[in-house]
Amino acid sequence: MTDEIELPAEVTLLWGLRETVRRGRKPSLTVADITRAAIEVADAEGLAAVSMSRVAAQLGNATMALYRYVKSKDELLLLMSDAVPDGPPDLPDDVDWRTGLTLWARGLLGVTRQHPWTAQIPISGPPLGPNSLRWFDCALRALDGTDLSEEEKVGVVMGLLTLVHGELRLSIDLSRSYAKNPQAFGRQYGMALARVVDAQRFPALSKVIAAGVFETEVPYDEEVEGEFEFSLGLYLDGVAAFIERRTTGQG
Amino acid sequence: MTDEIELPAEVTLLWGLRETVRRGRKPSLTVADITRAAIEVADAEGLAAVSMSRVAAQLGNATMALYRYVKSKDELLLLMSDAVPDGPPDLPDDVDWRTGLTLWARGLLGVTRQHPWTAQIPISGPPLGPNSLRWFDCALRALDGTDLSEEEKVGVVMGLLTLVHGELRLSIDLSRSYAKNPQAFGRQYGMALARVVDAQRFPALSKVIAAGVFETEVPYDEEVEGEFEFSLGLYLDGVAAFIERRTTGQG
DNA sequence: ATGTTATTGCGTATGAGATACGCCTAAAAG
DNA sequence: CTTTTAGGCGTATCTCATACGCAATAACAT
Repeated sequence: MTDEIELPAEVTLLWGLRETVRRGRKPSLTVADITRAAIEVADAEGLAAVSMSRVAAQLGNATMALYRYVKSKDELLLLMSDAVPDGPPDLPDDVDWRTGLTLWARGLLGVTRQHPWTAQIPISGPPLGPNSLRWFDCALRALDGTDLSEEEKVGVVMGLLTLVHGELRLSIDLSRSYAKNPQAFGRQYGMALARVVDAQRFPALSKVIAAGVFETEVPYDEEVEGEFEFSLGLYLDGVAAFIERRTTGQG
Repeated sequence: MTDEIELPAEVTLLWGLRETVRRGRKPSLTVADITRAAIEVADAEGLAAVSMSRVAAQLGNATMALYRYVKSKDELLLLMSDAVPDGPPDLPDDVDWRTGLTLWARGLLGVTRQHPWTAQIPISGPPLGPNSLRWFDCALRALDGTDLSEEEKVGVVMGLLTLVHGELRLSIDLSRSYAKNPQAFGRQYGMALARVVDAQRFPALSKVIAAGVFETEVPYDEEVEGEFEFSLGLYLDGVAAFIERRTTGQG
């Protein structure tokens, strides 16, 4: 089979199809080793600390050794982002779609909470790695019992993925800056706003500020969590309405 | 007034409150000039091309001159991300919330389409700049006629912002990689998936592939646009249901 | 006027990081 | 045991962000 020839570079990388090992010196590393080391560094010191030399050091190798396994740092990042979401939750076969998607979304949220840097990696293409696709499949399976067309299922899942991703990115970026400077949130934030926002130019915002919405002393994490559940709920309500329409409309 | 002393650095920067100009050499630049130049560079050559020296060159100054106006590149990025979304759309006073939010979301989408790099700038804190707050205010105003509490309005808007942001980031990252390598999408993508995905391990995904969902020849932009409208619609349906509940439940 | 002082403009230097190139070594094939 | 092929990695280059310090300049004080 000369099939592999046509497969894009990303795919062969992500699925470990770059085995041409015949003769020559034996490799002392594997792509998986490198990926694991990079993830260790990112977990411990943040994505910014992931440099080729730092990762190499983690493995006890020289910087340039890595380039025998990975064409560029971008490839490494791609590997990292597929390697991290280890596996989607196991949904019981008979869950209703809403419970399924909720578990799925929470699972994704949880995974990313443990490796916050994933949200910072720029997405370089449609999902192609084994883990990403497993997650994708899992969400689609949750919609199996519904009357949606395959295309509509994809749409729903993409929207949800987008929402979760956006939420993650936002909340992670925010908690990073929160960690640096907690006073910038909560009361302090409200006060700074109040100083700068006038009722003429920002009528609606002023009302919100006046209502004290920004002066909560709720721990930040809980607030984010609440936000997430809230918008997830809204989105799923929308999905419910859509499914309803589909079902009664053409069932 | 010694008020300003307490204002965080970001705020004084974004609102142009760093005027201490008394004696000494006259500044030949302004923060606004620098921001504008940086945006020109980003528009023309992408965010990656925005380096301090490139921006300085754009202005005909030396690299280090910029540091008199901006503490770091991060500050410059912050300025850029507030400066770009020029102003929110003018919503008629009597629009219903759904139309208002739809216009708002489309407006935000449009602005970002013209400056795709905005989605790549890491968010470093809650919205504080004049333009960001104007947009925030605009969305809140759209919800003015509803029975939601101020806090709920904020929740709805944050969720929507998250969705739009996530959508943008996704679609922009994707179209970047699409531009580089169009074959990786559409038919080619479907084929690569088909090669690698087996029905045992990816039951739901296989069905989707079999249904030919990934083999459309729809121009990519339209597809993204459609995706966006679809998930926006879902989310707003959710909001509608929520408002409904609030209104009948406690009205 | 003239020196004083606060500020800006910017050259130079440092250190980090990605990555091309090519030499050397080791393993497999003949 | 020689040839072939692939991995390990030192060295070198280029790009950046940014610290530091000196020189130019404009308001102010005398």
